[in-house]
Amino acid sequence: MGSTLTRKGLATRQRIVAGAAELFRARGVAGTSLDDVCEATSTSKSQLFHYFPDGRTQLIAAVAQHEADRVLDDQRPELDQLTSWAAWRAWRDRVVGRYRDQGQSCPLAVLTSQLGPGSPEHREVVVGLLRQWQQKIADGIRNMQASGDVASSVDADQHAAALLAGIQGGVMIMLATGEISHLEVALDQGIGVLLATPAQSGTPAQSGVRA
Amino acid sequence: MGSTLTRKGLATRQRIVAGAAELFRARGVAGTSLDDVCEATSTSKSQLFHYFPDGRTQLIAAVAQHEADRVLDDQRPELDQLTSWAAWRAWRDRVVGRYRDQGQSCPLAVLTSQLGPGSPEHREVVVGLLRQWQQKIADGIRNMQASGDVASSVDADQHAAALLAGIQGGVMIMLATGEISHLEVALDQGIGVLLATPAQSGTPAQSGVRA
DNA sequence: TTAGGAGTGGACTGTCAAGTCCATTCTCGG
DNA sequence: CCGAGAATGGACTTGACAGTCCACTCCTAA
Repeated sequence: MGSTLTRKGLATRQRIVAGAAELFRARGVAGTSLDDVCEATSTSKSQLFHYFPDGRTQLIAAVAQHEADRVLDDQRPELDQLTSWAAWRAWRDRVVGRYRDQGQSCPLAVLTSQLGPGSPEHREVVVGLLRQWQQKIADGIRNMQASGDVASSVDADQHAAALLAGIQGGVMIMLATGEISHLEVALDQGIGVLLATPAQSGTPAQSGVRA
Repeated sequence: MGSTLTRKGLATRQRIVAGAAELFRARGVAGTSLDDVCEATSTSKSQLFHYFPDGRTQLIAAVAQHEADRVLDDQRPELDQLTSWAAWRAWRDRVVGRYRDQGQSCPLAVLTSQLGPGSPEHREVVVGLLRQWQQKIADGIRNMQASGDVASSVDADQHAAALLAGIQGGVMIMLATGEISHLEVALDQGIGVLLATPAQSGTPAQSGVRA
């Protein structure tokens, strides 16, 4: 029963998810039919329902998970090593660069959107992603506190939350307007706030950030 | 020409838009059919197409405009009078309060979302709203600069952009998670950055933007 | 080699929603 | 009060799309 998936079968399943993800990004979830997915991935309806017995809903969930994974992966390794101002800058640049390249399509946004009320599963995926993301940022702030580059009085979680909100808003605005400047400014300011923090009393940050 | 609309007709049109807006907020655009709108507003298909000859698309556009107007209206009068720190706080509280009351439904988000790629008209509405919103905030910052409460070296537009991004992101996260804390933190930090600005004299650790 | 199950193709069906049409009723200026 | 045009009702057409079904092929393990 169940997980009897041949290597070939797994490849097909993968192909379907990847293809569907691309279509969702390009034309939106609502604007993509299962037939579209079949055509784009060179599969047939029966295959689709073979791998996703619950149909559309299940496919969307799978794509959501797939896309959510990608979001953090695309920020690595920088996101995991926010241990110096240079690293923060590198991360900032990576985030901006990634969204610039991606243009009008944020995998996350595409999914959060179309999943209005209802669909608790999908929401969970998004919530999990946001939580992890914020956690990574907070960890980065704590790194800086440990090394004395940021005052220990700073609330890492709150700053991480604000920074994450700025990123999300920046992306959202980019999707609507095509301008990436909001994202840049939000990141710069979110990091800048940390930078401006009087580091301890000991070393007034001679940080190697290109200021 | 054009306005061959009886008083009664106008009322009906209004009723349709308001009812559709409510449904969109509650169940999403994609999850709402024209029949749903008809039923909810006690109208018939022919009426719907009488007032919106271009059908669904045009209705959505009308609702988008309707909702966009609401967004700024709901922040008034505070948004128009950001002339003291107390005023900024009042505005902040109003924004937070409004979204808290509204729960899981942001008119703007609902529309930005479901209108993936395509639909240039809808996008324009959103872009216009964002532009106005940011403008209002920037004006507020300039007020504070004029009164010497914020350093004149601060770039009002950039700070307004960052603050707006924070708000948008905070709202987006609230929609996904149900938590309003991100919105609060984003607002607090965005305003806090201004507050921290030493009035007058050039500032040592300028927040944000390195160049 | 040979079953049995995984993988695949593609036609078919039922449903639902967008948009059309025409007959009927109401509004309002003259 | 009267007629032109607005407002309304609701059945009808059309098309698209999710999901089903069955015949068929291919892999693989015993």
